[in-house]
Amino acid sequence: MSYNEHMKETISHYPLARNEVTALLKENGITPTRQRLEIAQYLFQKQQHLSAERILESVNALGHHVSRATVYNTMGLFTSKGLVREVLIDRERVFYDSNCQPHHHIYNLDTGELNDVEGSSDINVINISGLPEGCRIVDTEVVIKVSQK
Amino acid sequence: MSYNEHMKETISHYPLARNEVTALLKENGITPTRQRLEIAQYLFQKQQHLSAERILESVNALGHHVSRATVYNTMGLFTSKGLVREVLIDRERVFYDSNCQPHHHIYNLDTGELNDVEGSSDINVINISGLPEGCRIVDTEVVIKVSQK
DNA sequence: TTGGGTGCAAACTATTTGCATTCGA
DNA sequence: TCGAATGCAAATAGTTTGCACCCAA
Repeated sequence: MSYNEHMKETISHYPLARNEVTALLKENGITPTRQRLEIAQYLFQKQQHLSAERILESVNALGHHVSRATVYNTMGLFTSKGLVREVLIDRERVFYDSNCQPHHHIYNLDTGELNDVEGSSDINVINISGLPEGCRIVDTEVVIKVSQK
Repeated sequence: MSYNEHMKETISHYPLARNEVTALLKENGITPTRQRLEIAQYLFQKQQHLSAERILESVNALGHHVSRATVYNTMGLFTSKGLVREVLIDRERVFYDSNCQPHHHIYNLDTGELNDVEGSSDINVINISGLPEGCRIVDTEVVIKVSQK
C-alpha cells in the first residue's frame, strides 16, 4: 500500500492507521503492545532520524505514556528486527533512522542535523580488499560531514 | 622523513624519537608537555585505533604517569589540530585513529576489531546531491560492517 | 613569573539492569 | 492463566568539569 493510499484510508493525524502499524509489527514477529504501537506510529509517520530521548518526549507529549526503559527496549527490538537502523554519528546519542532502505547520510557539523544523501548522488563501495575470511558485509555506512566553517 | 629513516636514527623502542615527536607537536602549534609527548609517542608508533581508556592504560603501563582527564584533553586537542581522527563506531567509546590520511574502515561486528580498508579497494563518494548551501565536505566516513553470522 | 596544563574527584548523561507489576493472547 | 512486556529507580560507564597545584617558556 502506497503512502497516498494510506492517507485516503485514515482519519488519524498519522499517515499510518493503528491497524496498519499492528500488521507491520506482526509481520515482523513483534507482539503489538500499546507502547510499541505508539512508538511505531510516531516513528513511521515519515522518514526521520530520532534519538531515544526525542522519541520518549514526543510520544508522551501526545498524551500517551511510555517509559524511558520501554523506549530503549523497543528501539533495540525494532533494530534487531530490521525495522529501523541505528546511525552512530553523534558521540552522545544514537539516532534511529526510520528509513531502512540502503542510503547514506549528510551530517551538518554546525547544526547537528542529519539528512539523507539524495538518490541521484554517486556513492560506490565495491571490490573491497581486506575483508576477513568467511565474513560478509552486513551494512555499509557512509556519512559525509559538512560545515560552513 | 620516512618510517625507515626514523628507525635508523633512534635507539628508542618507539619508531619515533622523542625530539621528533616534539617537533611534530610544535609544527602543529601544540605546546609539547611531558604528558602530550608520551601520549603522542605511543599513539604514532604505528597506525592504530585506540580508545581513551586504552591509551591511558598503555601509557601508564610503560611506567609514565598521565591522568584520565589529560588523556581526554590531549586527544580532544590532537583531534582539533588534525593529528588524529575520531571514529565513531562503537556506541560506548570513541576510537582515535592515528592515521589521518583519507581512508575507510572495516568493522568486525563479531570481534569488535576495527581495520583499514586496503588501498586497492574501490570506494567512490562523488557528485553528492543535497549538500546545504555554502557547505563544504569536512570529512567522509565510510564504515563497512562485516560478520560471519 | 605566569598563563596554560595537569591531576583528582565529583558531576553529568545516555543507556542498562533488577525486580515487582501489568498486560496480551 | 502465564509468560512476556512494562515502569521505576538504581546502577553503569564513558566523558566532562571545577578547582587547586604545577611547569614550560
